Amino acid sequence: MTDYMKLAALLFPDVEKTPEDYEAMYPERGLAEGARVTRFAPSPTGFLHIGGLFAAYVAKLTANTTGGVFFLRIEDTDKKREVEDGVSGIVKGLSDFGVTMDEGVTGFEQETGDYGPYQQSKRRDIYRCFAKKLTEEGLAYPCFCTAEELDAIRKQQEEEGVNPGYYGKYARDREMPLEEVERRIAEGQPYVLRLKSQGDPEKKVRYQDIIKGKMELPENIMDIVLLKTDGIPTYHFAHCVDDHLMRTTHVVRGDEWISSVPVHLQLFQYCGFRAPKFAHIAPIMKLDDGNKRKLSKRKDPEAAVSYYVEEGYPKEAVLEYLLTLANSNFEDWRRANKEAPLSDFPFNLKKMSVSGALFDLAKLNDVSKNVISVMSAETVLDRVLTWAEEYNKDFYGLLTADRDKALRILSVDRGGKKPRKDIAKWSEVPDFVAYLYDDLYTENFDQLPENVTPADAAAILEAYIDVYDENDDQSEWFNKVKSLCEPLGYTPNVKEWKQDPTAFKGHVGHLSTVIRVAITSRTNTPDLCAIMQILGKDECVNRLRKAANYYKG
RNA sequence: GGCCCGGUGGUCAAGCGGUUAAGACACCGCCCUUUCACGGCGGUAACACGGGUUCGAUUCCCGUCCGGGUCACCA
Repeated sequence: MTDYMKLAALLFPDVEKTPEDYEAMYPERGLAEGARVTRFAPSPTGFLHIGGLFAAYVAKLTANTTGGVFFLRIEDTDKKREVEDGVSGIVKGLSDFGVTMDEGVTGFEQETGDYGPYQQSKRRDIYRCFAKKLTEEGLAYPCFCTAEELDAIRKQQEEEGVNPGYYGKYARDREMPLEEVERRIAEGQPYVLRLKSQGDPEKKVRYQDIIKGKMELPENIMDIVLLKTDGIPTYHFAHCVDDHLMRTTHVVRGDEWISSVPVHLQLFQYCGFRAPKFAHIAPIMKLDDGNKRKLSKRKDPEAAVSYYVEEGYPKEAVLEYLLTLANSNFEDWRRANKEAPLSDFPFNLKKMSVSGALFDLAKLNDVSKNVISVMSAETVLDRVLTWAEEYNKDFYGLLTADRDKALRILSVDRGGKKPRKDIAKWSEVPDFVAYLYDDLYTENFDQLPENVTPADAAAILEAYIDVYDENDDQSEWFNKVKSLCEPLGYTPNVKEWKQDPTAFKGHVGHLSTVIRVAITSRTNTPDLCAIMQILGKDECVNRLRKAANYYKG
């Protein structure tokens, strides 16, 4: 029995299974040629980040468009940073946007699929089994260095001007005699398990990144930690074991991992696993003081996916926006396929941008307006209601008190070939419909067109009250407004006014604006005739009179 | 600082040695129009800089500058 075998037996007396056992438990997934297995593997350390949603969506798309599998794995190996409800938050954050998984964690203490457990804290035995194997092969060893000793090493390295880290001659415990290991363990000294890297500092590793292309990085020479003092694996080791056993074919993750690829490749090799393909996606950035930086969980409210839920952006809008960032040909596709479901889009991982995009809220708003503009009034109402029930209870009460009225309001200028595009998110709706609800309405008559004096306005309104008939349809309504023009010194013909603005007080548009302001206190509303019908005769006359009196002083 | 990656209009971006350097958002103007909006048309605005290579560089190479990432018993 070699020392390595003895060392492994000493370190892992609890390990019962062999690597072969696990290989048999988690066999290759017999998927069709070209099917990709991807995953989203967040750690439950806080709310779901928009960048996380982006990465998850890209991974899901990659799997879905190839007939593969997308799963969710929770990387909870750092109990210090873990946050309560972290898992539920991630699952909810994803499902709020329809990014559902084929297998993996589905909720608190819940999961589905044959390749679990999908929570790393429950895979301790598996990691230890492979750690034991590496130890037996002389590729891993225990390190008893304390934090202080490690600090001292780093300090020394700084003074010597060499790269910091536990490697080469600085790897103090690399060749510790078995007897000493036995002694220290008998004394109960804590230790970590380190990789015994065989890397050559002069050599480079190459790999083909699906997004970034050909990559060349220095070989790993660090004796990185595999198992922490508490026996729990580090990200690197867990990633290697899990993605192999879960048969991940494509690792889609943030590009902050690129510099660790040499470590990972080495790990896959030492473990005897075939390495998956990597696709490193650029982070979503934000412009801050003229500099690009990653969206920050702490500083930027829009970093959390819950922000979009609270603001009331439809999930489709957020997804579509994310897709415009992921594949720039998406917008062309959308124009050519207006009605098609998002899942029909031929997503292509290779078309992902290499560098980080600035998050553009204005663009999101535009995308969202388009998405909402083609929804039916019923759908809009349902969505608004769902949003309001959670985030604006008063408004919810108003809407549900007279559902029919709400539907009529939301139907104005909706449907047809050229729907109005004025709503970007549900939280804007209360303001858009404020003039139709006493509880929300605030009068503001001081918005007359420049060329209309208060006296003119009063005259217009009084003349209008005389001809107003609540039964008029749209064209009749408009004809009446026109009929008022000439007696009051306005022209019904806009072109005429433009040719010679001095010949008239104004044109029919000015008249309608005066009426609009009197009725809604807005210069910008959907079809006024429809609005007046909803308000009803009494209320309209009432408002017209009130405004007229206001202008008269 | 070492090592990686990147730099096309304000933003997202096509482009792969020869183009009038697409398109989208935003902005501006015009048209349509009762207002707003929608729609249509048009406009302002870009290849970071310096060297090569080449008949010719936004495209290839080198350097500079700038930006981003990473160097933990965090992921």
